[in-house]
Amino acid sequence: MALTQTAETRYTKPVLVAVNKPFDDEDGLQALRSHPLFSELNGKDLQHLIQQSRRIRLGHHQLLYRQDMPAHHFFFVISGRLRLYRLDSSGIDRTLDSIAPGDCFAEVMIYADPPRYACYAEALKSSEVLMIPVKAYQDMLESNPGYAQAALRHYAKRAVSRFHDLEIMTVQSARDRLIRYLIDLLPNGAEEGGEVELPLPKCLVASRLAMQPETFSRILADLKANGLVRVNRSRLFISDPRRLIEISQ
Amino acid sequence: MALTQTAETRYTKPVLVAVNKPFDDEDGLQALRSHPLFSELNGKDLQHLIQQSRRIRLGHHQLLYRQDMPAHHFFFVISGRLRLYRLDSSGIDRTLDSIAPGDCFAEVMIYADPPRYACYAEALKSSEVLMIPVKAYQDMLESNPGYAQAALRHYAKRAVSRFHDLEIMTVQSARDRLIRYLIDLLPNGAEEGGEVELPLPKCLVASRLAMQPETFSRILADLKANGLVRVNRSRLFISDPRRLIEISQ
DNA sequence: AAAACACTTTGAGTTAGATCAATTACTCCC
DNA sequence: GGGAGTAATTGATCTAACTCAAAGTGTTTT
Repeated sequence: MALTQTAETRYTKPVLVAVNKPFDDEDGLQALRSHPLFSELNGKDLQHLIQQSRRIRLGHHQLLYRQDMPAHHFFFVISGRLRLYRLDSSGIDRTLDSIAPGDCFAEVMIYADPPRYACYAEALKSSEVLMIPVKAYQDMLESNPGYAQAALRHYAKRAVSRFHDLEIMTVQSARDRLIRYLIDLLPNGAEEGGEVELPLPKCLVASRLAMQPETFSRILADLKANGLVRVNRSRLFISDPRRLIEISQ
Repeated sequence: MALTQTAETRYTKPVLVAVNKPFDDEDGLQALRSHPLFSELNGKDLQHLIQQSRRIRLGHHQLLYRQDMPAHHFFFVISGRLRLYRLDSSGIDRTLDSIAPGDCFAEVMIYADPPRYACYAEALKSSEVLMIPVKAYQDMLESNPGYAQAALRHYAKRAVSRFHDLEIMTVQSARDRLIRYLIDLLPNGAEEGGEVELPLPKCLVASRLAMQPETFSRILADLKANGLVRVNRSRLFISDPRRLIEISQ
């Protein structure tokens, strides 16, 4: 059964303030080119896609779209950082994902039917995103079936990564979920430890991991006291990941 | 960082007992044809794919594959039911998904690199699956780029559904997670209530929802006492979904 | 039909984590 | 640099959910 949205009539104004600024700076373009959904595109097709897209500036905490809104676009992050979250009827805000520059989001909307956003998206700080019409990408794919391979790889990867996120959430203890989350943030292969930057403010990491901010804080304090992590603002240094994993049983 | 599997050296024997029985019964074939990953295929391509596949019989509780095993095949369920789960170092068994006849699983392996199963798969009862070589499907897609559209739709849908599963797991209270789970089991549009069959034994639904079987039992007993569900073995009758949703705040 | 087994339920005691409340630390403005 | 606002921490309860234990139910086996 589809869960009908009962709350959330707060925002009545249109959400987006689109700035029709051309997307031509080298950095942003380069980042777009290296994304799997675009890397295979030839110059002309990419150019055409960009021409149909708009560049959006978002301020701190600005909402990009709301859950259940008809979805005609998907997005590529040029700069800044965003988060995806849901609100339930009692107004509780549950963080589902954070998005960094170079990432796409809501790109599943290309194949969604009906196309409605499954969550809210807001900027965590001043950000820029490229707003790509779903239709434009569909058309492009249709006339170039060869591009589908790259898209397939991307979607399969996305499904795996969501599966993995789900896996963490089946861990019962809050402490162990947090530890698993930290381990996953470590760059792949950093068995000998390393520094990690939380992609979200601590209170939102807590929400992402289905625990209270106070619980998050206490667990982290405890890990710190046991010499398992060193904390410096949102930067954590994990000296011995193996020991951390052992702790989490 | 990749979490290296520490436990789990129990099963040393090969898992599969493959039966090279031809896949030609009308029912199974019909179900396969209606799956998005195969529905677009013309008769010849489908036949070729099936020829390269093997039909596997699995007994109750029989293991199909183990997590971290190299993945050269993906699967289509002909009959029975399976579940996907993970084991962590302390041997705790966490259920991630259940698979019904007509479903595919491990199909993301077609694009995985390196191809390793992310979890265990076992039969919940006597089942039959079609074991399809990843390579065979890849080859088929490569020579028929037009088939990619259907696959893309499938993968996008899969990603959405995993996202949705994740969303449920960010709900903090066990009670509310269970309610959300039940609501999702209801056929889409059954606002007026309906009967639902649990796709897993109760103790495994509990594991799927990151709670103890005792907790599951008590919550269900409580819902029953409040007239919100009627319970008959693994069949639940939900008379008033709206009220159930209201309860869960 | 009885025994063995697996799953579920119920009870009692304990604890991890939520909640409420207060303090401290940052960050952003003016 | 001071004040407002937000995020993070810490302390003190309280409760939802876990744990352990036992009994009940249904299913398969012999």
